[in-house]
Amino acid sequence: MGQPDGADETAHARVTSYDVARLAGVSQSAVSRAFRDGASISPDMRARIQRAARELGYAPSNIARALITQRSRLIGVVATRNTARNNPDILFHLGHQIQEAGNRMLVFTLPDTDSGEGIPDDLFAYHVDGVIAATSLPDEVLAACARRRIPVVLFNRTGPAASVSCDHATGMRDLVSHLVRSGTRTPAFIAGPADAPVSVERLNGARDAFAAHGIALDPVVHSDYSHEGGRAAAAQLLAICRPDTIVCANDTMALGVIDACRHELGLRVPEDLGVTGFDNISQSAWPSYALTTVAQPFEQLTRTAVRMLGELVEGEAMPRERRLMPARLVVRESVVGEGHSGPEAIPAAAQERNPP
Amino acid sequence: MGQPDGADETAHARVTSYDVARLAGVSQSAVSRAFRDGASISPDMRARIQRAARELGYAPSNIARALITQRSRLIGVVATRNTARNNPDILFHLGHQIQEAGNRMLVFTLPDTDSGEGIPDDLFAYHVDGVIAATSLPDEVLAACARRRIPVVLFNRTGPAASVSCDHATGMRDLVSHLVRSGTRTPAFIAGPADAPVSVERLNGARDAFAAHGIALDPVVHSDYSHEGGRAAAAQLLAICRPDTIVCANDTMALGVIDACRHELGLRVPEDLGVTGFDNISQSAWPSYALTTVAQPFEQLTRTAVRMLGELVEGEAMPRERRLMPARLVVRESVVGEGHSGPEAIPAAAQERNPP
DNA sequence: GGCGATATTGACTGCGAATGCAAGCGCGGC
DNA sequence: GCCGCGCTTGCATTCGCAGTCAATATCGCC
Repeated sequence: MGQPDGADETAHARVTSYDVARLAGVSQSAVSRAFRDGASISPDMRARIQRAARELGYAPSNIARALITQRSRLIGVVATRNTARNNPDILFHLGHQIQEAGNRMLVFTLPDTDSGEGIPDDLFAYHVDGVIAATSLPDEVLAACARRRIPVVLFNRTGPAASVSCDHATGMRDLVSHLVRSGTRTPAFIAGPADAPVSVERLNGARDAFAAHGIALDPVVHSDYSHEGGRAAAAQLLAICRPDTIVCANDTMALGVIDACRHELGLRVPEDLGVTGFDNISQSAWPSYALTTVAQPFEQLTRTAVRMLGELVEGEAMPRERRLMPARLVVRESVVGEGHSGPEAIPAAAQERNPP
Repeated sequence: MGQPDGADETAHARVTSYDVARLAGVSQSAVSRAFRDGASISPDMRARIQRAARELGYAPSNIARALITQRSRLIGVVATRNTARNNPDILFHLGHQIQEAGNRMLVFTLPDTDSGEGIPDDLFAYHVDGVIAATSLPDEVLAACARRRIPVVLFNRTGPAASVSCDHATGMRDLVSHLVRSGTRTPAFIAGPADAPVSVERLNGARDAFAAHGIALDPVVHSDYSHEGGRAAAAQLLAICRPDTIVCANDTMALGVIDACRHELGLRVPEDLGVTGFDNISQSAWPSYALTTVAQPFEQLTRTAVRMLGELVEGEAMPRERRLMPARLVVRESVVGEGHSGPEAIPAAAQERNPP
C-alpha cells in the first residue's frame, strides 16, 4: 500500500494507463493493448500489465475510450412513467440485456405529458450508440437521430425507424375468437388514452375481429390505463348500457373494472359480466381476479430489440426492419368458458394452443 | 456508403465546437464559453454562436467535457430485479429527479443472486460522479468507491456510506400499536429473505414493538417477497397454528396471504384473520384487498437521496450522514378496527395521526 | 550464417471541449 | 491626450486512451 513515490501523492485523482505503465515498466500503448481483445500483445506482457492494473485498481476509462473510438457503449432508453408502471419488467429486462451485450443503459425518463422534444440534445451529448424508444418520439427527433446516424429501435410502436412490437392485433383476434365461442355478443371496450399507439392497435384489432363475426363493438370509452381509470370507465359505461363482456386495453384497467363490478355495482364477474385485459401482468394471475388476458412476450421483445439495435450499430441490419412477436392468449376465469358458465371454466392450458 | 470526400461533406460524423466556431467566425474557446453558464463572454457573441450552433444542430459533447472537467454528470444507480418489481416508482423517481439536477441515470441491474462484485470497474469506467445503491453492495465495493472519492448513498439500507432510509422500525411500531389496540394478541410474521436488510429491520421492529406490549411474535417464517411466496408461507404457517393476525414484511406477500386465506384456506379476512403489509403499493388500495399497511414516502426518499448525493458530489455534505424518513400508517380494512369488527372499521384518516 | 517474414513494442497524435494566460479593446480619470 | 483598469477574446494545452507508424526482437528457412 501507500505510494512511497516522489512526494506525497496518496490522493491521485484517477488511476490512468500511464500509472499502470509506469508500475509495469512498459509504455502506455502496451497498457491500452492489454485491455483490448485481439490486440497485438504477448501473453506475458499482458499478464504483467494486468497484475499491475489490479494492484492499482485500474480500469480503462470508457469516457476517454468513447472519445477516440466514437463508440460510447451507451444505449439510450427513453421511457415514460407509464412504461415503468405498466410493466416494470420492461426496464429491467432491457437493462439486463443491454449489459449482457457489454453496453450500459442510459435512461431518459419523460413525464407522461412531455413529448420528448428536448431529448435529442442529451442523446447526442452523451454520444449514445443507439436508442430504444419505449414511448412515442416525435418524427423530428427520429429524423435528428437518423441524421446523426444514431440507430433507433421503437418498442411496441411503429414509425420511421426499426421497430419491435408485440402483435397486438392478432392477439386481440385470438382473444375475440375465444370470447365469441364463449358466448359474447354485446361487447364493450375500454381503451387507453386516444393517442397511445398500443391502445389504438388493440382497439382496432378488437373491433375488426368482432366485425369479422358480425358483432359490433360498442360502446368504446377511453380511459388512462390505470386501475382507478378502469373503475371509473366501468361505472360510466355500465350506467348507460349492459354489455355481456368488457374488453379492456390493458390488465390494470380490467382489474379496476372487476373491482368496480364486485364492490360498487353489485355485478358478478364472470357470471353477470365478462372482463378481459391485455398484458398479463402478475396481478392478473392472482386468484382474486384470474383475469383472462393476452400475454406479451416481454423478455423476447426486449431481447429482440436489444439484438436488433446491436446489429444496427454494427451496420448489419436493415434500418427499417419491423419485427412482430406473437402474443399469447391466457385463458383464466374472468369470462365464462365455452358452453360452461362460472369459474369452473376450461383450464387455461387447454385453450392456449387453439388455432384461431 | 462511399466517401465522396473532398467536396461533398454533407455527412460529417459529428458536429464539433470547431464547426460552430468556423461558421460563426470565432474561436473554439468562444463556442465553449457560449455553452457554459457564467463564462466570460459578451451577450451578442453568445447569441451569434448559439444561432450558428442551432443551424448546425450542435450540442456540446458531455463525453469530451467529462474528460476535461472530471465530472461526467452520470449517476450510477444499482438495482436488482426486486427493486424494479417491488416498487417500480423508485427507478422512475430516481431517474426523474436525477435529470432535474442536470444529470443522467446510468442503471446497473443485477440479477437477484449477484452480489455486485463486478460493478465497481464499470462504475469507474464511466466516471460516475456518484452512486445510489438500492441494493446491498459488498463492503469492498463501497471501500473501492471511497478510495476513488466516489460518493455513495445507500437507499433503504445502512452501511459504511451515507444513507437514506425509511424508518421501518418506527413504522412497524405504529402499525403494531394499531394492531394491539384492535385486539391482536397472537401475531405471526412472514418475513422476506433472511439476508434482506429491509426485512430484518421490519421483523425486529415488529418483534420489539409487540414485546413492549408483552406479546410474543411467533412463529416467524421466511419467504421471498412475492405473492406466491406469501401464499405458500400462509399455507405453511396456518397448517401449524392459528394466529389472529399475520404481519407481513411487504405488501406483495400480504396480498398473497389474503388470496390464500380466501381462495384456498376458507378463512375470511379480516373477520377470521387480520393481515398487514408494508410499502403501500398501489394494489393494496384496491377494494379487493384494502390492505392495512405502512407507506414508505418514496418520492421524498428518492428526492432526498438524489439531493444528498448532489451535495456529496459538491463536497457540501457529511460523507456518512444517515437520514431517516418517517413511514406512515395506512389503516384500511384487512384487520378488524378498534372495538369494531369487520370492514366498516375506523376510516384511515382518523388513524393516521395517532401518536404511538 | 544471412535474409526475409512475423510478432511485439514504443513514440506520437488526436478525439472534443474547458481553461489559464496573455493580448486586444473600450472607457474613465487625471 | 495618455495611462490604467476591466471586460472579451483567442491561443495553447490538457483530460485518458486508441491506433498509426516505425523500430526492434524473434524466428524459420535456405
